[in-house]
Amino acid sequence: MHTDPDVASVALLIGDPTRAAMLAALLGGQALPAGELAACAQISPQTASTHLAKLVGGGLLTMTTTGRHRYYRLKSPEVGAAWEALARIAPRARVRSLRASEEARALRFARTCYDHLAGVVGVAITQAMLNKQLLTADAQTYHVTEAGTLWCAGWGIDLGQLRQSRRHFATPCLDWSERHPHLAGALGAAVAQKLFERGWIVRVSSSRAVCLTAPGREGLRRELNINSLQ
Amino acid sequence: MHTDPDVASVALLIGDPTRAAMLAALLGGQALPAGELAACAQISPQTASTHLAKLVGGGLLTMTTTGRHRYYRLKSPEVGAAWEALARIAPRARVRSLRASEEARALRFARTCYDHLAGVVGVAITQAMLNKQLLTADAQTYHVTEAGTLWCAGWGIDLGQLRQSRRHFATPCLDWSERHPHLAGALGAAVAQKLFERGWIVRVSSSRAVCLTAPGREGLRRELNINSLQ
DNA sequence: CGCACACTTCGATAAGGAACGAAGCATTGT
DNA sequence: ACAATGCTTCGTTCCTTATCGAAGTGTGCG
Repeated sequence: MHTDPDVASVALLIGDPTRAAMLAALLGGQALPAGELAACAQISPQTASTHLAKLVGGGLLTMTTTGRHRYYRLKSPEVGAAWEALARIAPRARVRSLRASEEARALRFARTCYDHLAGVVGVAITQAMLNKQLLTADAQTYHVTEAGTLWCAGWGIDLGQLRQSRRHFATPCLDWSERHPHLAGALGAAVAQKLFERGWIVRVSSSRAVCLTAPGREGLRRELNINSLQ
Repeated sequence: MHTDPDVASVALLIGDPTRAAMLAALLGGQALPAGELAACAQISPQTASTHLAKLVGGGLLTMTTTGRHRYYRLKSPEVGAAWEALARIAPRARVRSLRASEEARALRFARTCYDHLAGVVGVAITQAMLNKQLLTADAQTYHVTEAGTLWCAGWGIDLGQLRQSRRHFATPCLDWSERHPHLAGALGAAVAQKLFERGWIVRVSSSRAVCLTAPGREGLRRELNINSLQ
């Protein structure tokens, strides 16, 4: 009936916390598979599927099929601009209890995003790897340098195997809390896994938050010159 | 103690057609009373009241009380910017049938907005009155010049009476379809009424659309130098 | 004072949609 | 061929919320 732009319908699409979280994860412009988006938003694959269908139907996302994976990405930069315009007038989420506040702080500091690392720590590690020229970045992906290949070998990360996997190899994922990209994709997952194996980070029960241990803090300082973590 | 911006909550606020319509009516930055906003959105005063309370609570609008009227306006220009960012990615009207398409075109061309005139014709008349220096505009309101006072007298519009009414006298109302302001408030209503009385425009049954008659087209050309209407 | 008006609050109703379990489809790997 | 994986569709449950009638608060006017 209305000939005017149907602002309400788009806003309604973004107005669900789950869908807003998915869009936030895609803000960097990369493509992410449905499963990864489901994990980011902390919901079941079925629910994620219906949300993603709505976002595609509403013209906010596009989907490309690759094998049995379906990759979603923002349809246009304008979608990201709209999200950010909303963020500018959005209230900062209110903190109810001291307990919730502590949990929010922990989550902001270090958490898993699917199977890689996000939060202050995730961003710091990514930035350090760029500073040390282990990685170089372009808009869509990270590239591993010669130095980076050596570094990965030293950590027991088999880049050849990672490249063979169906997943994207090393994509940036824009961090909610930090507004900076962090390392995602197969390489991001492998790095996180090694950090767990070495005991530098440990999972916190019933939460996506992870805890940076004392050896971890020391190790990151020594190996990646990261001094800024608390 | 800030956490992530709660984008979903704002988007949810804008994501109701009624509230989106209210925001659209306020895009120009002027203040409008609750009743006028209810009429714009075509809902009852009770419903409007609950919606306005939510918009104020969500930080999108501010309210000032004047006598028994309550005037609402956008809390900040950023709110308008967010609305427009959404409009940029919003679908234009999905046109199902030829009939619906014709109706949409008619609505875009000329329609009532509350009791004044919107659409291409509404914007053209407002622009013509500015061109002929019958009106001058500032950000919040229109002012009637000496020439404008004479012109109104010639049309049988009693400005003194209009100014006495509790309504805003002459406010700009941003047009959804044209993205230009048109004349609203008591004067806008009076002008529309006179156009109806002269038979220059006639109502189309069961629609907000109005039809510009042949005498109307000729009259607007003669009296206001409007030549651009079809 | 009494009445009209502008707006809000309360209560009940009805519609919409978000969530997940179960099952289905397609692709990949053995 | 069979199983595992990634994702979607279907059906059900449950909660949220938009809406309006009725009643209440406060203002202005004669």
